[in-house]
Amino acid sequence: MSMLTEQLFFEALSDETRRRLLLLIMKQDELCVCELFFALDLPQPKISRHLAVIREAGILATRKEGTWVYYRLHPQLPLWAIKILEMMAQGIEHGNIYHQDAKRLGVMENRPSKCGI
Amino acid sequence: MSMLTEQLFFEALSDETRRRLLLLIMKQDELCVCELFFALDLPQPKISRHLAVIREAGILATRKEGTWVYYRLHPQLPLWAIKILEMMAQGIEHGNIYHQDAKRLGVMENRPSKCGI
DNA sequence: GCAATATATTCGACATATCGAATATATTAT
DNA sequence: ATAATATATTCGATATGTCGAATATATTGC
Repeated sequence: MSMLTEQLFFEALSDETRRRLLLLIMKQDELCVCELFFALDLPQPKISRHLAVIREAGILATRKEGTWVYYRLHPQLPLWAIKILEMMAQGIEHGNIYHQDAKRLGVMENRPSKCGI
Repeated sequence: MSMLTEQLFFEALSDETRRRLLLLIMKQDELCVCELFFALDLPQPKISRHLAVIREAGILATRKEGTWVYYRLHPQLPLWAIKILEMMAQGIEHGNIYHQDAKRLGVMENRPSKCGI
């Protein structure tokens, strides 16, 4: 269910939307679906489907809190996988798209993570 | 033609045959097509097609010597890409398939790289 | 119970990827 | 020129991936 295989790992990284999700989650440690689809400015079902791919690859773990589902890097991610994600972030983050995602997230109002529960 | 884009880079890594090719080439610095399809024990056209994908992504460069075409890592590969390939090799190389590839290459006779030209 | 919100899933259409088989090209040697 | 070898490409079949649209599920508050 959550064991990381090399094939699913690299397949997960082969899609730009999924890389955008991963980068944003890595920057913020933890984000919920509504923050992610707001930041990426894409339909919620699309985001949910892509998150499922990354989660089923064993890269992301989830935490449920009420109706919200928070996504973060899987705590048992092997070191080589973490390093690859870090290098990906480093090689990628100068792209406009990724900056815009972070920017949109920055101006989002009513973020659940920001309101104490 | 050979400028590396993030999308093509990660697409190239999303296929197991291409990862096998990359790993073997990285280990040996430089290999020609006949060594590669012998080592992977796969049809030559399949290997040529996959090599073309990796080459067109900007990850591999070629050197032609007579009828042989030698593939190696592209000399201008950015650092983040090199690091990712190294981490991939580290995380992956314990798999059986990759060992068998190296083993088959080890027992190959009449390797062009081994005979002085 | 009902309405509202957050997330996930299904479906069918369409695009893209991969494959084996056959063929083309290019180089070398005779 | 012909044959032999190394590599690349084309073709059609099949599989896989992605998408928008609609719908389902699950939780919370009233």
